Amino acid sequence: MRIKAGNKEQDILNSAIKVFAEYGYNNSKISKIAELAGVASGSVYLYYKNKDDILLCIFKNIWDGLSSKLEQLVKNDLISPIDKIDGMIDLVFDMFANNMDMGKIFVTEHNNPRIKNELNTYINRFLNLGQEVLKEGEQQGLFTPHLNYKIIRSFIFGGLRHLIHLWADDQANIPLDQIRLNVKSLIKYGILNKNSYETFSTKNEYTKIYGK
Amino acid sequence: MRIKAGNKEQDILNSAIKVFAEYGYNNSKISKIAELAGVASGSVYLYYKNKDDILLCIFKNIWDGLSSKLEQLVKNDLISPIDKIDGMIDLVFDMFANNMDMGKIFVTEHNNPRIKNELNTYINRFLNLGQEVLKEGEQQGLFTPHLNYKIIRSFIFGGLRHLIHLWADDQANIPLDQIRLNVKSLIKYGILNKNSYETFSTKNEYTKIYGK
DNA sequence: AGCAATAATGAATTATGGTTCATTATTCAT
DNA sequence: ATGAATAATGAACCATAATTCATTATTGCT
Repeated sequence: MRIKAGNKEQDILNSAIKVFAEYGYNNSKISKIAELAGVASGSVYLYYKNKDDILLCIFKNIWDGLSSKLEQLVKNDLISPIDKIDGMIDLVFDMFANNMDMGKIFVTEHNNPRIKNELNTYINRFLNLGQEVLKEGEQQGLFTPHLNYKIIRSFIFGGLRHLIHLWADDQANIPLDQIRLNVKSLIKYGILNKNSYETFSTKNEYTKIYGK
Repeated sequence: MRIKAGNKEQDILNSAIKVFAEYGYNNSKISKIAELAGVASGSVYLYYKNKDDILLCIFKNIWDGLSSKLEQLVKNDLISPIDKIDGMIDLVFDMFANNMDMGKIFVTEHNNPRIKNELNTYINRFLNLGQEVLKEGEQQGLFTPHLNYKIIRSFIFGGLRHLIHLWADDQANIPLDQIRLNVKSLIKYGILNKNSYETFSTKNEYTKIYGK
């Protein structure tokens, strides 16, 4: 009997993360992934069903990690929803700050139709947890009741995704901590400064049409 | 001498928009585009250099249209920056509300590495105009001076992109007008309601680190 | 009508790269 | 040490689909 040597499964996955991040899924070759992992191209198929399967596995890792951390945060009753929002954003940023390649893949392959269905399962778990926080804040009277938080969660998600992509593409250009703080501030306070806020927010702009 | 009949160039482009939107760029076949346009597959190459060129042409149309409209809005001195923000968001939503296929392509192929460089030229023109509005609002004291508007513009861009995608994917699920209003509100006022705002916004949370 | 000149065709070519599988290598139990 | 069992290989296979180009069709001109 023969036992598998080393950890080829993980090697291949790590290699795929690098290759997908650099070339994008569709321009990545199995042969390149195998080469970088130090295995023969055929060996890839001992560990993964096919190319799609590798990508899906990468995403599963990303989202399972994020969701389980978020779950702990959400469940903690000692933290206010406001701080939970901050924590949630930190969670996402930390994930990708330490792993730029994942950030790139996260962004560019997020919509890949080949893995769409399975991927949505993973992501929805995360988004639902996030929406819970928003809901909680609303119920405690901390967040405005005028917003539809199903929409807001997606807006925030998309905004973060895009910023992470820009950052991952050109790390030197915008410090991640700056991005992080700006996002937190925008979400909480908006862009109007206090004076303008007094002037405008009380107008009859909030109506049923906001969808609540 | 022979003159080209009909408008095959436009037919091919329209057909490509439909096909790319349905299958995604990489899973779209030239033969399918040609078939839908009612021409032979070889004819596509009379009008476009190659497949990439078609995609690029679609994006050029999207962004040139958006930018020239935005330019008019930005140049209008009678409109307050606050209303310009609203107008800008309306611009983007209107563009895609009337053209779901474009919305899908906009979202899914935005990061396609094959056209990355040229595409960025088009988009930056639009983003720079948007940033001008934010800057103008800041200078007039309407928008908070604590934010880095280069970051904010990208956050908003990414958020819109993602919402348009969700909407285009499942039109019935979220009415576009509801999305539009929620986004406008979040950007201006944030999610904290007024009471919370009083409580939190004056804390020493705004520091140099915001990057201004 | 006859003839350039260009448009249009679509079968054949070509390139690519995912996947398979006959072959070889390695490991472990006896 | 031997051989059964599984790991690993990578060249060959195959499917796909972008692109080309020899051929045919159409148009306007004289």
